[in-house]
Amino acid sequence: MIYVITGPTNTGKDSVAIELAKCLGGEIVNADAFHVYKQLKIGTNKPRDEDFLGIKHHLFEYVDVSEDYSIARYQSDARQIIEDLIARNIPIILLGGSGLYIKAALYDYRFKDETPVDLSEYEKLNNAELHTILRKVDAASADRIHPHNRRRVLRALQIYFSQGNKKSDIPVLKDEAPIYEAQFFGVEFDRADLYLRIEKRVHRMMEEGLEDEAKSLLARYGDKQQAFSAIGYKEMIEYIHGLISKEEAISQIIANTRHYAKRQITFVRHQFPMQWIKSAADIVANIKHG
RNA sequence: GGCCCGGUAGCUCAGUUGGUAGAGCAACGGACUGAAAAUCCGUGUGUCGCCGGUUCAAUCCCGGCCUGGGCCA
Repeated sequence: MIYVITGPTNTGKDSVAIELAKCLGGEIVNADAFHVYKQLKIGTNKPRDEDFLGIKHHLFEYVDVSEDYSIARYQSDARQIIEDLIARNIPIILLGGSGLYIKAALYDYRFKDETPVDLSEYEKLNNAELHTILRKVDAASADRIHPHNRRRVLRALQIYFSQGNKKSDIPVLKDEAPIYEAQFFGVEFDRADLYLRIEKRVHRMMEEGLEDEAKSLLARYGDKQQAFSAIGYKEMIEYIHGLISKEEAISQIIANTRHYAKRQITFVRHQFPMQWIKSAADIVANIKHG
C-alpha cells in the first residue's frame, strides 16, 4: 500500500509522514520537485536528516542544482523505488506537494523517448504566431492550450517534432485509478491560518540565512539553473541583482508561496480522492478499521 | 482659528461636462503528461466619509459636519 501525504505547503506534511512511517515500519519517498536538489536547503523548507528520526527516505537531495531535472526522470526513479519496496512488502509513504509528480509516479502517465530538437526558430515567434503553427500540426492541442500559455504551446510543438506524435494523442487520465494501491491524505487546514503561517515561515527563512544561501548558490552556479525557479530563490536572485528591494523580495516570496499553496489545493482537490486528516494517528486508526 | 488638497473595492488609485462606477495588486474559482515551487485562464467582491439641499435623477453640483494631510497664524 502507498500512503500519499500531499496537499498545500506548510501544513505539516513532513511530520505526519515521519510519524506514519514510524507506526507502520514504512519508508518515505519524496514527491516534491525541489527537495530532490542537493544544494537547496533553507528556501525549500526541506526536512533535515535528523528530522527523519532514522526513517529511511528516498529521492531527497540526490540531484545537483546544475542538472536539468524532469518529471520523466522522477517517474522512472520513483517507480524503481516503489516497486522495490512493494516487492519487499514495506509500506510506502509518498510525501510531497508536487501533484503532477505524484500523478506521474502512481498513474499510467507515459513519457516517450524524445530526440532532441532545436526550437530556437520558434522561440523567436510571438504567442499568436506560435499558436497558429501548433494549430497546423495539432489542432486538438491548439484548442486546448490558450495562446498566451507560451510554455505549453512550445511544449506541444516539441512533442510533435521530437516524438513524432501529437500531444493531443496522449490519453488524458481523468478519474482513472492509480496503477498501485494508494490512499491520498492531506493535513486539514484553515486557509487564513495557512496564509499566516506562510508569512511567518518566510520570515523564519530569512532569519535562517536564505539571502546568504542564495548568494553563494548564485556565485557558484550562475542564475540560469532550472532549480533556481524555486520560490525563495528566484526572488532573492532578483534582489541580489538589484532589480527589487529586499522588502519587495520578501513580500513576493510570501505572495508566491500563497499562490502556490492555492494551486496545490486546486490540483489535489480535483486530481486525487483526498482524505483530510489531522494527524498520522487518524491514518493509523483508518487502517485498523478498514 | 484661517486657507488649500484628499476621503470611491481588502490595498493603491482612476473616473463620471449629473443617468448608482473601473484598473493594478490582493482575494476567490479553474486548467494541468518532459521547467509543475513552473505556465496559463476566468470572476468585481462597493451605503463612491456622514447629514441635508437643488434636480425627474446626486458618487459627481451646493451647504453643513466628521476625518487624514499640508500651508499660514
